[in-house]
Amino acid sequence: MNDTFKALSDPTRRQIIQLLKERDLSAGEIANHFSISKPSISHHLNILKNARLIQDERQGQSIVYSLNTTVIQEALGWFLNMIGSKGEQ
Amino acid sequence: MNDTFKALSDPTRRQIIQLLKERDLSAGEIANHFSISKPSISHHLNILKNARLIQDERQGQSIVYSLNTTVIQEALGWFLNMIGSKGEQ
DNA sequence: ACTATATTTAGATGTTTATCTAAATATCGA
DNA sequence: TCGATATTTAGATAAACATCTAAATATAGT
Repeated sequence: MNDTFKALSDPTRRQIIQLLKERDLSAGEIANHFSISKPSISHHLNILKNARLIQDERQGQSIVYSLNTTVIQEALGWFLNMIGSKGEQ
Repeated sequence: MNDTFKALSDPTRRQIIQLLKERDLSAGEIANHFSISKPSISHHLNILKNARLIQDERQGQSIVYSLNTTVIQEALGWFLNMIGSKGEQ
C-alpha cells in the first residue's frame, strides 16, 4: 500500500497513468509526452511497475505498458474508508 | 492536487488521518500514538494542513486537529476517474 | 508575575528521490 | 551478422524530505 501511494506522489507518474487509461503505450510513446529524458521515464515506469500499478509486455522492439486497475481499486478503497461514517470499519 | 498526493505519500501522515477519522485530537494526543518526536509530528501536521487535508483550532492550551473530508473526496475523484471506462472524461 | 504544560520554529543532518549523460542490452530487417 | 531502433542499467548530482535537539511562543492556573 505504501508503494502505491509513493508511486502516485509524483506528478509525472500520475500523468503516465492517465495516458495509459486511454490506451496501452510503448515506453517511447510515453516518453514523447514529456520533456524529460527517456532514462528518467524508464525510471518512473519501473516505480509504477514495482507498485504493480502498471504491467509491461514486450512486443517486438517495443515494450508496451498497460494499466493494472486492480491496485488502483485498492487505493480507492482507502479513500472510501476515510470518507465512510465515523468509527466505521 | 499534487499537495494532496504528496501529503498522503508518507505512512505517518496517512496514519494521522486514520486517527482523525475516529475523532478530533490535539497535537499531543496525536504525537502519543507515534514513537517519533513532537516536532516531527508537528511538521507532518503542517504538511497535512497546507494540503488542507486537516484543519486546526486552538482550544485553551491545546490545538485540536480535525479531518477535512472535502479534499479527500477530491482525491477519491481522481481514482474513480482512473477506474472509469476507457476514454471517459 | 511565575511556573507548568502544549505546541511550534529554527537549524542541522542523513536519506531518499528525480534527473542527467553515457554505456549496455535486446530486437528487427537487410 | 551488421546497423538501426527501442529501452534499460549504471553512476553521478542536486533538490527534497524526515528526523532530531534546542529554543521560542502561547495559554492556563496559582
